[in-house]
Amino acid sequence: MTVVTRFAPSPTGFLHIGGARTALFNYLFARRMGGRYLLRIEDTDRARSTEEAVDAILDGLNWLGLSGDEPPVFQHAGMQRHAEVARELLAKGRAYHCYCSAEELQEMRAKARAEGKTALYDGRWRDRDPSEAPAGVDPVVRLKTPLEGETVIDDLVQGQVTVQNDRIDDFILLRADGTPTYMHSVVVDDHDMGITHVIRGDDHLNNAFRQVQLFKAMDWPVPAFAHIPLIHGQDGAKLSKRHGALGVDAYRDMGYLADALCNYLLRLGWGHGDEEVIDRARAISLFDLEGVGRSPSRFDMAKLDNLNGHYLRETPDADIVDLVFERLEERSDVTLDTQSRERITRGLSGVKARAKTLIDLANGAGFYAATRPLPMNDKAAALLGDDARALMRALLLDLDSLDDWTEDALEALVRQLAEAQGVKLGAVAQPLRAALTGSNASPGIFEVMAILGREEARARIEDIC
RNA sequence: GACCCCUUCGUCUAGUGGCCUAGGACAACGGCCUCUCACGCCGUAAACACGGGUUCGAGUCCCGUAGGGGUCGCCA
Repeated sequence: MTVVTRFAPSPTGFLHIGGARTALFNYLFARRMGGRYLLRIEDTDRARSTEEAVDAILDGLNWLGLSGDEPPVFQHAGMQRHAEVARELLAKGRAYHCYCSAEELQEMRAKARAEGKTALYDGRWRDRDPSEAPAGVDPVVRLKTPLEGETVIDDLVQGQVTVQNDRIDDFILLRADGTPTYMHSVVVDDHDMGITHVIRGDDHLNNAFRQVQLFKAMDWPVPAFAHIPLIHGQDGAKLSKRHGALGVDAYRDMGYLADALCNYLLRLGWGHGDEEVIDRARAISLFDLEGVGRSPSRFDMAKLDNLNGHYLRETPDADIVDLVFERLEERSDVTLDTQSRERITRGLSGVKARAKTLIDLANGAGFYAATRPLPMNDKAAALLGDDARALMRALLLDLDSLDDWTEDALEALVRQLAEAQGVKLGAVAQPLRAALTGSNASPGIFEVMAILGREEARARIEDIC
């Protein structure tokens, strides 16, 4: 049997971090099993679904490298089919019309809650003769679920979970306007799409019991379920928009790499021994549902930062330099021309070690393209006292007699100057750093000098003298 | 409230009855390296929620308690 998984987001907002992880797990499991990974947009609620949200979700998935193996299925396109299945159920006597009003339902709910029951609908139209139907009321279609016994799910993550059938009420398949509900569409589509493994957030665990009833009513094979725990915010509360349940595009904007984010998400709730850095290929070869934990985990930015820094350093400069240019283009204090782009390209590896995100990278490399005279940060300005400026003037003189403008030669020259002046290397290097970068922290100053070139380096030093 | 799920260092986790005086990673702290900041390296501190069982032996199995989470729509 070929494994078929699906990621089925509802297009009512962006692709959030939890959804991204669900998609990842579906993708990884399908790949690992040599199966297919599909996408389905759950837009049965036309009023709440937007095209922008669909684009944002598809965009996010694409960025993460989690596009489906086939074009996405739009659930609303199957409405006729869904209604047809409901009619079939009606014909077989497995479903029935219910004419309850909103008020009646309201009362039932209040009553059930007062009695401490979970099943809300009391089944009052279950065996009632259709002739009793009130005139002018469009009925909904409800599934006849078993009144006794229990439903068992052997969840691949949660283990065996059992629920008494009297806790499951006769849920709605078709709304009064004839459109299918999510609960109904999911089952029909999962069946029609040949889904073998339903991997989703455990907020759907309770739904699974109802859905199983529907599969059974249609005599369809029930897919395997794997309900993965939700991701929580730093404070342990459910991840909400206030706590970092941002769209994945927000993480892209914050300068995270898709590979790093996927690696982080993978390790959130899944582990393989002591391995921390796991790339896509390795993840595919290792991923299994047994390794997924059953407890919710908290989203930890610090660890994401660390991992992103790691991926930044591992990624070839050529693959990220354009991303750095992109971010620098938005800045008014830098001049991005052929020359400065080349400097940044050469200096990138030196800046990388100091960055966690692409933002850090752009900020750290910005000085290579800075427009003179350089703005100084406070600490840099403090480095440029009278003594320091005198040293810089002396350095300027020595520099003019240097033929070989290379990192090694420059270092030798500066060391010599420091010795001749009876000061420590830092006494020269720090003011020099301030002059050349406008900052008190930067890549090695001789590397910076070499990359800047004689003319630009000289000019920057003169600017502060 | 009812039902379902969960509970190992601050965080992510390893651990599937003896290999656990509980391992790794991030974060924290200290040190080394050093022209700064990083990177890297070395080291320190830090956890089996609690209480009962079962067993020769329990982080690992069972029960209870506490805490946390999820669900309870003609939303998905």
